[in-house]
Amino acid sequence: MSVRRDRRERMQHQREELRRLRQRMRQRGHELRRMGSRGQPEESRAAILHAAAIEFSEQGIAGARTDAIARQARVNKALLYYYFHDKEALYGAVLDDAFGRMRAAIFHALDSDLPAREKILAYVGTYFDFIASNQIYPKLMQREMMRARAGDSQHIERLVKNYFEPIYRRVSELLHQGIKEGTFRKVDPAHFVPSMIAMIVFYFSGAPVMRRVFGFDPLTQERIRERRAAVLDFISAALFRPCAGAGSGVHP
Amino acid sequence: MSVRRDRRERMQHQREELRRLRQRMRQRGHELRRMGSRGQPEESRAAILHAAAIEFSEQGIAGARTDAIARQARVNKALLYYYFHDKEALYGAVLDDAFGRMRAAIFHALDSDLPAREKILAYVGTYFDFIASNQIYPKLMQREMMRARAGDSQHIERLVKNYFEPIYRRVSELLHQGIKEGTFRKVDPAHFVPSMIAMIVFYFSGAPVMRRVFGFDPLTQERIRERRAAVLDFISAALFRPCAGAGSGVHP
DNA sequence: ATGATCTAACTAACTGGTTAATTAATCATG
DNA sequence: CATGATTAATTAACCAGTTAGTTAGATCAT
Repeated sequence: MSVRRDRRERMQHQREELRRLRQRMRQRGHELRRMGSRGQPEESRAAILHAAAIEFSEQGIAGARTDAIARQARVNKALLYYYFHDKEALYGAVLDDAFGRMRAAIFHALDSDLPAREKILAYVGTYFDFIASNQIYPKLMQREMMRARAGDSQHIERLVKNYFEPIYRRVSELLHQGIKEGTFRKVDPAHFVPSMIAMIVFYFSGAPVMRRVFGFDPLTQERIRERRAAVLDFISAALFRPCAGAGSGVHP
Repeated sequence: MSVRRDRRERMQHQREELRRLRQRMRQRGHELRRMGSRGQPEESRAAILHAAAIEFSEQGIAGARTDAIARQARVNKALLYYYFHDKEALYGAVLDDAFGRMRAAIFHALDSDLPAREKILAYVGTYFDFIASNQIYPKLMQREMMRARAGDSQHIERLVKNYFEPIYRRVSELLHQGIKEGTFRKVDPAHFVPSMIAMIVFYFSGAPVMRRVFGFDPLTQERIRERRAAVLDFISAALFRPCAGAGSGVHP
């Protein structure tokens, strides 16, 4: 009995708080479309997506709890199902959002008008920076890559078609171009591209373990800058024709 | 009713089959320790461990189903709890088994009496071969690395102490030695070692996606041999002093 | 008979998903 | 311009299926 009343009181209290919140927002001039009781459809959707991205990246689809996502998004669980049909679809939306941003960043670098040598460094650098400032992505990516088995993931096909394949094609072409020009060593894109991605992605997804192995945090600004240089150096050394140019243009 | 009888009949049939199996084994002279109803404690344990390794590597701890593990091991689910206290402990046992074998293989290479240049190639080659012939390990490893957050995984500390740290220390020393000798470029082990591991591990854990991107299976014997060469080439090019020796000793 | 090995059947808790109701902005109409 | 219908947004409470883990034995070499 008293529990029930407590709950109801809390509920009512929450309602009032929301009303005040809404008024403040209106005063601040937030654009208001059609409104529900809370009146923030876009904000709610975004909050769910953001909370879901974190939860999925940390726990995986199976480990992620829809309750936890809802709580983090400060939204009722049923709202997840209102906006995104089910858990799997929500996961799909998170992936599309993530890889969409990634593709945009990478294509920006690949569209630049640079010689092969500089362009591949721009690609690696951009990719690195993107991952570094969005550290849930490498986990999301590796989790999904590992799930791509038999009939497991319904998303892979789409992700490959929309994101991975187009990016791979462009980078592959770039490598061939550099090889033909004589700037690059004769490498096989089907091996070199995964190697580059591996070096960028693995460092961040493996950071928690590395912290314990090394005895220091590999994710400080300083260390990340260091890593960036190391990756570019590694790739330069492995890709560029040896004994040709002098400096490798590593330092951004 | 009929369902119940069917089940009982099947059960009885299974029992008889087991008895016959056991007799055959005794005739073949299998060493028999103390026996229970099935009389194969080691075999059962091993079967559970093996099934669990596969299930965990494919689904992760959260996604893994104990029922599925028991079914795969052809053993009753309760037996998992008889031998391994709970799901988490079973997972821990799988990890220890896996990383224990890995450490043994790698240490064998590192203990060899070779010059730095050849030894680092032996290390990479051995590691690669181990992963290539035990493709559940990279997934197990990456899954566990990603789990190493806050208070999440109870295993990381042990794994780092028993496996990762010792291996890292040895390889790190090897690199320093090569650098001092002048055989290697001046690389930072804290970046170079993860890069090597990344290239080896990522290829296998990412294979299902790459199959779709490339349009061919990256896990055929042929492709794996190719990959091996590519990794050794990549690392050689990035690590060895340029313009010094002639061949890189890549082909095993 | 005794203890190691093994199992069918069960349970308690969890979790994805549903439902019926509520709120408030907007729209239609007299 | 008031007001009742409509609709988007949102929630509390609930449900049904799943799953980790338990129990009360059964089997059998010694």
